[in-house]
Amino acid sequence: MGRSPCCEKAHTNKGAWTKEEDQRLIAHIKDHGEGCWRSLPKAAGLLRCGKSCRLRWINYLRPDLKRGNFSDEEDELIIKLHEFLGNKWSLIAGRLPGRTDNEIKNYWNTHVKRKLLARGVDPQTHRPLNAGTTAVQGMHTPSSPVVASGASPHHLAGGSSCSPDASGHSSDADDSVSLPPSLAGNLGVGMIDLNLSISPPYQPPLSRKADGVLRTGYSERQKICLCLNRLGLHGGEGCSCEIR
DNA sequence: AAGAAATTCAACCGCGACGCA
DNA sequence: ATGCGTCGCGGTTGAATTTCT
Repeated sequence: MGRSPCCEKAHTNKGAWTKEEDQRLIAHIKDHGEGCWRSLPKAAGLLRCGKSCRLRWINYLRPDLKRGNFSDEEDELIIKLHEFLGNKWSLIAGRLPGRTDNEIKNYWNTHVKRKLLARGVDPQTHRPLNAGTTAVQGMHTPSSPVVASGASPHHLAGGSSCSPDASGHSSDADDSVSLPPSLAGNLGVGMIDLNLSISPPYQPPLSRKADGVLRTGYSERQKICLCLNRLGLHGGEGCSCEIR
């Protein structure tokens, strides 16, 4: 049994994308917006699986991608965020405008890990390598992730200000993000700005719903607020969100 | 100059989460 | 409540490129 394949593999190209395929994909998304990746290849005249199209667009073709080397500031931010979030690359990417989760993941594995090891820091636990079992006071370890109370990691994902997360997945009304005071202190909230919004110009994806109308991928139920400059409760101090 | 080894990074795969009927 | 279809994420792979011997 098992799940059905995401696409008709027998008739799809694999491997590196050609310039022509890129152009077709760009042109199609320009005209129709993102959304319904499954049907996109056919509509765009591409012999690719929808997943492959999505990945190519997100990781390579999106117009707001920065590309190029990571700055020292970005390095340190990645390390800090990884200390807090663990291998939640999409969440980390949400804090680095113009960077993709795949890019950050690769960068982590090829550069940052090595950098931390050279500093004598375990890249997984962020503890000193020779510290043995001595706990570093208050230091969080990704192996036992501390998630903001009432929020799954998905809910921390970016989205335009006051918008639900960019994954297009829904969140329940009580999914506001808050941190226990002790955790907030230990994380150095204040040292790093944990505003989890994605900066413009990236727009939420458009998708055609069953009724044929083109909408963003967000449902009406998505009322999570990410407009805070600091983490806090939806509707609370600092929340300028109009959705109630 | 040539081959081997190491590194980089685009792309693939499998699974879990979510939306909808 | 349930099942199906789709999306997005994280881990992994492997071809291309760079560095070393």
